[in-house]
Amino acid sequence: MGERNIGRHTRAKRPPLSRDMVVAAAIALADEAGETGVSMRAIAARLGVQAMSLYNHVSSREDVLDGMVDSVFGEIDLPASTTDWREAMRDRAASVRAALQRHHWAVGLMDSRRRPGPATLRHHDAVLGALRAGGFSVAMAVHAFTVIDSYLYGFVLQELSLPFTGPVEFGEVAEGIARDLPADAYPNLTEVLTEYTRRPDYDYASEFDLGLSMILNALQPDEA
Amino acid sequence: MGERNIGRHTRAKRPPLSRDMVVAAAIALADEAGETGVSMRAIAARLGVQAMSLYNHVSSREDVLDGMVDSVFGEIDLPASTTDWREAMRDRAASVRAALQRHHWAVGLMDSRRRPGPATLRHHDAVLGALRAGGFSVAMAVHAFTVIDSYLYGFVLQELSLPFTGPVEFGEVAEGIARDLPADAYPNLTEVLTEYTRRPDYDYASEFDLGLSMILNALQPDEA
DNA sequence: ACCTGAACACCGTTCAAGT
DNA sequence: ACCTGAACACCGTTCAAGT
Repeated sequence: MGERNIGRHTRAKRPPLSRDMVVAAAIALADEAGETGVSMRAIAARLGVQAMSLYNHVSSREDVLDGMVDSVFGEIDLPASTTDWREAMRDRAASVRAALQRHHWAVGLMDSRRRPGPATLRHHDAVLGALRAGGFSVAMAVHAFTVIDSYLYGFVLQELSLPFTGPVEFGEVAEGIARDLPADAYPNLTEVLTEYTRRPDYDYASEFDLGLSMILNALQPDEA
Repeated sequence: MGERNIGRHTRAKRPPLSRDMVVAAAIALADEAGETGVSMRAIAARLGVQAMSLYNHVSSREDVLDGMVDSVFGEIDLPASTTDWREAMRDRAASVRAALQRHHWAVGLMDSRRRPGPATLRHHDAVLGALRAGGFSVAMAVHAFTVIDSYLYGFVLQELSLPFTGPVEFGEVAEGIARDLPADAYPNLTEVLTEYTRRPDYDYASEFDLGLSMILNALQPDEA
């Protein structure tokens, strides 16, 4: 019982694993099954190998997560220092949001890694560079970076955790929640839900841009 | 081998479990050991019971997490509708930040629950109520709520994930990172790190207030 | 009504052994 | 140099059985 795999070792001779291959398999797995789906055993299975083999290329599951996050940072377009800083920040924010939409599991992980990889460092350096080029002092650039990223990650965190994706779904979900709610206990919540059930035009993209513009307009480079 | 526990059943007769007791034990565990420490088996052990007993009071581990999050929302002071809306929002934000500082594990969970509990609903209702009382239309109140919470949760997410708590530690950590960094590869990052190593006065609390004030000043109730 | 023992299908990680 | 089998100490959850 159980076939012996003859071919694999004689003919194909699978190329040796590498850290990058492990990380890539982990990302594919996470995109399909979420962060919880990323087990050492599942990564190994996807690579046609036993779980223990992975430890020749990564030091632990945490190490895999570090690699995954750095890989997502690598997908984000770096802001240019040559253009208007507000435009550069807007483009970068859109690129981060798009990357996190492709990799939902990453939102809560991006800022939590204690060992930033090269793509992460390059990203942070480029953001600071764009702000410095726009006339910000070091302290003000850090301040602006913090405010923008707080808004950016906080918004996407909320956006991705809600159980709908478009305006139409939003209306349906709102209607469902409103029905279940004891109406007089939460009058303001009920008011919002009925309003958006009637007129389901809530759009995440424009809501995001609105808040971001508000923040970018409130920020100003130091005067010389 | 192994002592039989005679006393427990004859003398003490432990009061029956309840959902609240399970959730409280889970929170205590999470405060000590992080979210990963919250296993059904560990919760049960803390309550002097077998893991399977918990399923008489909660339906799953997810259900426990729902309860934990609602309990944290219960610790947050509700904003008053009587005072100035900006002050109410400032106080509420401080209360959220304080609660999340007591329960680090909660940051990534607060917005991710699909089944909000009563304390969560009460909280959201009160925030909307304070904004409505301040003159915001329904749509503008939702907008303001989104912007404020994005910044709030995003800031705390970054704050709690960084490996230091005060200005002094910040200086030390910055120095350590700066030493390891290939200096010419990340000039802007290096610049920031050396600046803050020399003058380690970075203070999270005032940085938080600065960004929040910026946002609150940019927000305005609809004119009549 | 509540609690448990045994079981199932999983985890991450170590270590000595194979090639 | 790289991969593996066996083992250790864990997971969440189901189910039939106990009181």
